[in-house]
Amino acid sequence: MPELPEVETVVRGLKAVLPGKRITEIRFNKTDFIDNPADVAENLPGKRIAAVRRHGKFIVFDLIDGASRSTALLIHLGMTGQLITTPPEAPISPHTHIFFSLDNGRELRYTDIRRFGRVQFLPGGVDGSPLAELGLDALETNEKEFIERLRGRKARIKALLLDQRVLRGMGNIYTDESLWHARIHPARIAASLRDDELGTLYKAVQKVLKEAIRLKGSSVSDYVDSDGNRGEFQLHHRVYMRKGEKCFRCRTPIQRMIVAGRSSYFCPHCQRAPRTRAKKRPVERSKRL
DNA sequence: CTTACGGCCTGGGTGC
DNA sequence: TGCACCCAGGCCGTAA
Repeated sequence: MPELPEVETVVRGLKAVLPGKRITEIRFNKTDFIDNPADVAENLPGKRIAAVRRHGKFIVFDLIDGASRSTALLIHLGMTGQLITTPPEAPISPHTHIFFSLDNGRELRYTDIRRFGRVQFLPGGVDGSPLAELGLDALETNEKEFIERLRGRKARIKALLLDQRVLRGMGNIYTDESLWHARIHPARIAASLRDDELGTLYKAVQKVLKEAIRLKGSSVSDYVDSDGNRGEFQLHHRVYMRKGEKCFRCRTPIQRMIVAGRSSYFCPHCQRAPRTRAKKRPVERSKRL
């Protein structure tokens, strides 16, 4: 599942080979995950890739044409999206849906089993695009901004970390891993966290994301980088998908519960549950008094 | 405005 | 062998 570290790894791989190359031809298989396929088909051929960069979990291709007009192509990998550069004669993996021919004789392919990914051509560049709605980059923000963004919020901390309008880049894996490192229960209300706890969380997020990038991401389902290689951070997960296994700190079995509509893994000993509001007293109970 | 939640998209894995 | 069902992340509509 591509989150910030996986997208960063893919982008680093693409940065090494794509800038300066021209897209000579584009071919599709299925197109239902593309915002406006005709737009993409019409506008991409002939464009030169000026830059490739990551914006949260989005990949941005900055494009220029002969008249130096700036446009962009936005790709979100969803859950199972892959962007791989390959020789055109290489065997085609199942579920490959976009083929970008490049002027150096190579091919860039988009493969996506579930097609939860999204592709969009931005004729006016990134202004006013979905990118404008996103919050602070989880990796580029500082501790002060991070704390201010979360302080006083009434939502559960996990929901806020996952909300791309608050913080961009975090997904289910890195949220759970960061909360475990910071010893914060996923269902805690953000407003109940002291500034020092938010500071600890900030440091945990940075540590987890940086280590995951160093190991080229987590290959839990079918994630691979732009050269088709798997990451290794899944071997370092402390809680994610470890229900029933022992906590690395205290040996307590890891639990799983749904928080913010997502499977959430945590250590019930290291990450204390928030005080639950007292249950409404049943009517029968008052009769007994 | 903020928050919570359910449903939808798709197809691989699982369990019977 | 087949098949029903669960689940993943983002997004959207609805309700409080």
